[in-house]
Amino acid sequence: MTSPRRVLVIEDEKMLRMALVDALVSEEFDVLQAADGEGGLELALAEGPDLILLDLMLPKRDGFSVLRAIRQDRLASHVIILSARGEEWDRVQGFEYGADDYVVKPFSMRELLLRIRALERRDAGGAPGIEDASGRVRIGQVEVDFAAYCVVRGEERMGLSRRELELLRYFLLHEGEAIDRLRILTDVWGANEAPTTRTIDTHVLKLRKKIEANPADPVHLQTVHGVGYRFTRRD
Amino acid sequence: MTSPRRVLVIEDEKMLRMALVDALVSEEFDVLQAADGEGGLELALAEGPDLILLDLMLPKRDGFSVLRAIRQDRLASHVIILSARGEEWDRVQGFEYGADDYVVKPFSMRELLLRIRALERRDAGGAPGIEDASGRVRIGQVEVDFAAYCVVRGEERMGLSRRELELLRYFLLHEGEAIDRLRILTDVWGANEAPTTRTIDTHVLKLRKKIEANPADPVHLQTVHGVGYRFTRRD
DNA sequence: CATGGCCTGTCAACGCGATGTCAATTCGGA
DNA sequence: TCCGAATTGACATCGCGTTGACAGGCCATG
Repeated sequence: MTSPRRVLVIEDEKMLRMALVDALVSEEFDVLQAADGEGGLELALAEGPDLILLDLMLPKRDGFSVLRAIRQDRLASHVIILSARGEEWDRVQGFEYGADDYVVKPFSMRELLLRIRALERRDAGGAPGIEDASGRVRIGQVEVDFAAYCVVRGEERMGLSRRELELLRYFLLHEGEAIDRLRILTDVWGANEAPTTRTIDTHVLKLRKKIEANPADPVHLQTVHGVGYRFTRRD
Repeated sequence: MTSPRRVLVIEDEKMLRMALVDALVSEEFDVLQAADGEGGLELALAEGPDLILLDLMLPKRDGFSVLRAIRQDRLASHVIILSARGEEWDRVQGFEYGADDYVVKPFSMRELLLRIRALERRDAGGAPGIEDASGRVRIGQVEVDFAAYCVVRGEERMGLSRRELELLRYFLLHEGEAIDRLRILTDVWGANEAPTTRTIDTHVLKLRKKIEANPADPVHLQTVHGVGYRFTRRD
């Protein structure tokens, strides 16, 4: 899940740019930055970051122009526009298309991070493996509906908490692989948070209760003694 | 992916129209386009596309007029309204004329594509449209009458305020999906308004009192802790 | 094959952030 | 201006995530 998350910040106002970079770095993004449109566009095209935070009012080349150029280059980067509500707002209404989201200045770092996370979730969102037409993933006797945050077992539906869902998605991504607890922690929880490895066991326990036919004798979520866990979809 | 998916884009603003067409073509839609209401209506009637993206503010013939004419012609096309005004009135009005969904400008291409996909899924699933013949929607024990702004529970009728109605409609359009508060805010309230996320809770509270048999133990409007809410129609 | 030590399963309890709830205030349309 | 709706804030409550304790289980060693 934690693929290289590289962000390019294109913002001329120094204070704001630094604040953004700081916040992003502490969220463990790789951060690139540029102070004007031209430099930003060059960096974007050269590096192809996963996400671009784009101010609209920029020296040398305004944000609209940058966005258009980026899209013409078929760059797959996500773009979140940072716009002031003032003058350009009307133009935003007409021009902002091709961006994935927009945040109106002044905004709180918290709000921005929430939107970035939402974007990531939508991106990783679907599911790794084969999902059926309704967007669900089958695991043995049950189906997981990631969009709905729940597992479906016949007629019965059980909710999944966010951690449970993220953990399950992680296992799905690494199907058949024995994964040690430390890696699970850093990949699913992130390096900022540092719970005990016991926490994982508890979550595995809860997942087993929800996806295993017989939680006491797990088929899909197996223990690899001295290492961690291994996940399988087939029965 | 599926059968002939033909889309007609009716939008006067050139940049936006081009952006839309590009995005749709790269999603492998057959795309038709028109720059004003009259041309759009002609194309719609002549070609009967599966989906129409309809701007409201158009030269020669506004979007409402086009929509009305399309429906009078018993055209089966789905219609998604692109509303620049962001006024609730527009949205409600649009639904009364038989639009299937609306997107408020400025919107992200991603969001639009998600809506289109949702529409396709609803369509393919053989799921009936949102409203039945009488224009009402059944939710468990109650019925919602959108035209009359009220819910009917047996003999009892309770009024719905505009926001309540908007929110409820949004949930219906995204049935079975866990939606985070931020998305609800931008989608239902629009980007120009920015109330607290707490506001949503209050409205959910009021909706629950009106549609749930036991508001303290909600069946249809469930909370997904740490995420947002999930709506279901069935009991 | 038996034993000890480490690893995991399981559960109950706690803390904190998220949500439910309502009253007070602001907003917006006749 | 007036009235109802929308929004906000305060406070109560709830649920998840986390932890620690204990009971087993697994493996390595002898």
